[in-house]
Amino acid sequence: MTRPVKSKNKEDILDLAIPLFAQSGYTGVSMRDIASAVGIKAASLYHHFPDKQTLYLQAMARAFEDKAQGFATALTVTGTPEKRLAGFVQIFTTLMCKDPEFRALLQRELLDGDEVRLKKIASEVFREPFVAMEALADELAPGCDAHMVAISIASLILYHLETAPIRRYLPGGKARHNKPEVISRHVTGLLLHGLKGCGK
Amino acid sequence: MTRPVKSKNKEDILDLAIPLFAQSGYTGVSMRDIASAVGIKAASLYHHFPDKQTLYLQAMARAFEDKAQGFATALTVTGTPEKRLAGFVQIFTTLMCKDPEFRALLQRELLDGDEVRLKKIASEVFREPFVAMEALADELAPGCDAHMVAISIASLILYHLETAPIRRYLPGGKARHNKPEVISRHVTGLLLHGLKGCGK
DNA sequence: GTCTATAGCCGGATAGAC
DNA sequence: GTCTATCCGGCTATAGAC
Repeated sequence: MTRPVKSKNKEDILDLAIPLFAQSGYTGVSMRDIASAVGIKAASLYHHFPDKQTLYLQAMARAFEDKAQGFATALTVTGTPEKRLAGFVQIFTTLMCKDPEFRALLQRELLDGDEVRLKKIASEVFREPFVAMEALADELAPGCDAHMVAISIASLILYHLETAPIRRYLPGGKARHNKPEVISRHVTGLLLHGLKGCGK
Repeated sequence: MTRPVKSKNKEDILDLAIPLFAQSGYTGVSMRDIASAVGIKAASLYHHFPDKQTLYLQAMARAFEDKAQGFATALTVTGTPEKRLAGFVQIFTTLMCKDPEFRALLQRELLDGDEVRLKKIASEVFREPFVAMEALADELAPGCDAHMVAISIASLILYHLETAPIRRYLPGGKARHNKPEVISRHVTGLLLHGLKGCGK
């Protein structure tokens, strides 16, 4: 006797849609694609979501939820400001290395996201850890523009990962340049001591 | 007597297609959209290009050509390694600020570009200036990983611009953070002296 | 070189049976 | 909650007139 296949709930559908949107973007994914990944027909999706927009927005909400908490964890390191920076960079880099889907969705939102969506991501995902980063920046470099410093720290980590597909073809590109230990070590040295410190 | 509207050549079409692809990506732009921007019917595009793929690839080739030369110019500054770095950062930042289309296309290629396209962009657009950057990196920070240093420099500049849409909604974000002078000053200080130097 | 017309497919979305 | 069937519009691409 065959057991009936368990019905899918909204969360299951969103979890299957997220990697598709990360891979191909909103316009690159059809309702049929999502249905096919879930193992149902496209029409059945409309029992769970009124339209594609809504499905997408809920998938984004789910993909970004709990990220704020992960980032907050990266800022719980204690000790001197230097130690806390090193700890944050290491944990944040490892987190981002493990989550290429999150990175792709963020990149796509930066390109295509409307005001409402970006505002929501800013306040619900990044605001809290960003404020903590600014506070740390102010300790490490008093008088500097804390906003720019916080962005610079994120830049160094995220752009190394974002450029991975093309760095393969640029001189000196090695596989180890994508490892979180290598990136976080480089970034920490650079932040603390400038170019002179990046071999530390 | 009305003068006949001048027929469009391939280059005119590509120049009109480039901003569309930058704005909405490959799947987000239809042949009708392009035709409409050009002022002709979609069918007429097929007189110039065999298919959409080819049109897109030629538009990319055109959007990226001559960029290598612009980057090379940024590296012609003479003087101490520090002066040359400062000069490069300033010129490169100004160039990138003025060309949001190029930045968007690059971001989209990093997300969606296949191996062949990325390899081509790497060798034809970035290779030469990248090598020069690595040489400069080696002077400024001998013994460091020049590849990582070159990427870090680009990161700092490009990510400040890439994140502009969301930085508006993050604490401390000001309009001046998008100005090339402000960015290049911050980046140069950070590179030369670490966080302590970014207020220089 | 551009047009009209159209083929043929794929997209989002709905109706109604089970 | 999922299905089949279907609508309709948009998509790429082609044929052939001008």
